[in-house]
Amino acid sequence: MWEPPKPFTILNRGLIEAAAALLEEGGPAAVTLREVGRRVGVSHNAPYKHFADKEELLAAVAAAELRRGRDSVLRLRRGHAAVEAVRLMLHAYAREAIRHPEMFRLTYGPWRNGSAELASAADDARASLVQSVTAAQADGELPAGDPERLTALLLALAHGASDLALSGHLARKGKGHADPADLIDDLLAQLTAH
Amino acid sequence: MWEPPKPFTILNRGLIEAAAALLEEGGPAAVTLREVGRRVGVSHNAPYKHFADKEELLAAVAAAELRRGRDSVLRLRRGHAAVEAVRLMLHAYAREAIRHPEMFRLTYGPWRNGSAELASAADDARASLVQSVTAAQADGELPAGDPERLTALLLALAHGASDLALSGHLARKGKGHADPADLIDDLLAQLTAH
DNA sequence: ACCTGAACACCGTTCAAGT
DNA sequence: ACCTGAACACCGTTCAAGT
Repeated sequence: MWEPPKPFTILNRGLIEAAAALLEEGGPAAVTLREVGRRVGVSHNAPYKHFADKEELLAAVAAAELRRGRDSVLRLRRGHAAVEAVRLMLHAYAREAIRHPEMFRLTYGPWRNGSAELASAADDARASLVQSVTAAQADGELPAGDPERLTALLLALAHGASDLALSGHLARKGKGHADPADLIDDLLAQLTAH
Repeated sequence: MWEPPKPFTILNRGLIEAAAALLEEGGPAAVTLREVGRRVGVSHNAPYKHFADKEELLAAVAAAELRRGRDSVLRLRRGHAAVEAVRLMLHAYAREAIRHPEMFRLTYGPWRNGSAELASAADDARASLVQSVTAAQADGELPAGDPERLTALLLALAHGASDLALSGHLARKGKGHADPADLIDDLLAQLTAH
C-alpha cells in the first residue's frame, strides 16, 4: 500500500507552483493541465508523468500549503507565552483563509483518495497546535481536559468562522459585523474566564 | 438591479429536484445539464430557458435547502426550552452536514454572483437561531451580550466542526475522537457555566 | 413562449510514436 | 525514462430553426 515519495524534480516543483498560481487566480476550474503545462514550458500531458491525474496534482498543492502552515505554527511557538501563541496561531489561520480563499478551500476540501502525504502534513500542523494548547493548560491559562479535544474546539471555531465569512454566512450584512478574529477572541475569553 | 422571482413552474421544480439528486449521488461534477434534462425528459439545453446557467440552477438547489433548514429550525423552537432548542438546532445542523456532505458544501460554498434569493433564505434561517439565542439569554442560560455575535460564535463552531469532520481534519484518527456533536456540547457547557 | 438538434470551444485522459 | 501530438469522450454554452 505504502509508496515511497517520489523525488522532487525541478519540473515537479514547477508544476505545483504553476498550479498553485492558477488556483489563486481563478479557482480549481482555472487549473487546467493545458495551462499548467504551458506556463512550465511542456506539453499539456507531460504532468501525467509526475502525477496520476489532476486531483493528485492538486493534492500536492494542498500538501505543500499544509507544510507551510505547520512551519508557520512552529515559528509562532517561539517567543510567546503558550496561550498567546495559541491566539496568534488561530488568528493566522483565519487571516490566511480570508487572504487566500481558494487555497483554503482546496486544503480543507474533499479528498476522494485519502493521500497519505496530505494526512501526515495535516497531522503535523495540528500536533504543533496541540503542544501549545497543552502548555497553556499547564500554565493554567486554558481549562483542563483532553488537549486534543480542546484543540479541536478551537480549530473548529477558527475554521468555521473563516469559512462562513468567506461565503458571507457569518452574520447579516449590516448587523453585528463580527469577523473571525473577534469570534476567536470571544471564545478564548470564555475559556480563560472559567 | 432587482428582478421579480419567476413563477415556480412544474418543470422548474423538476429541474431543481433532479439537480439535487445528482448532486447527492456524485457531487457538483455529476450535475450535468445533459443528465438533468434527461431525467426530467427534456433536451439538454431546455434548462437554459429557466436558469441563466448551471450556477444559477445550483443556486436554486442551495436556496431550496436553506429554506428547508429554516423551516426545520422553526419547528425545533416549539416544545423546548430556549437553550435546549439552540442545542438541538446546532446538533441538527451538524447531523445534516455529515449525512449530506455534497449539499452542505454546495449550500455554504462559494457563490460568485451573490443571489438575493440565496442571501435572504440564509438570513431567515439564521434569524430563527438568533431568536432562540436571545430567549436563552433572557432565561439566564447563555451569557449576555450581542445575540447576533453569540449566534455567530455558536454557528461558526457547528459549521467548522462539521466541515473539518467531513474533510477528516478534525482530529488525528486514533486520538480524541470528538465528533461535531461533542464539540457543540463542550462549547455550550463552557458558556452556561460562566 | 418554449423547446430541439447541431455546432463550437474547452477540458481530462489515453495512446502510439518519438528521443 | 520522459515527452509530444493526435485523438476520444464529455461538458457548458450558443444559435438557428421549429411549434
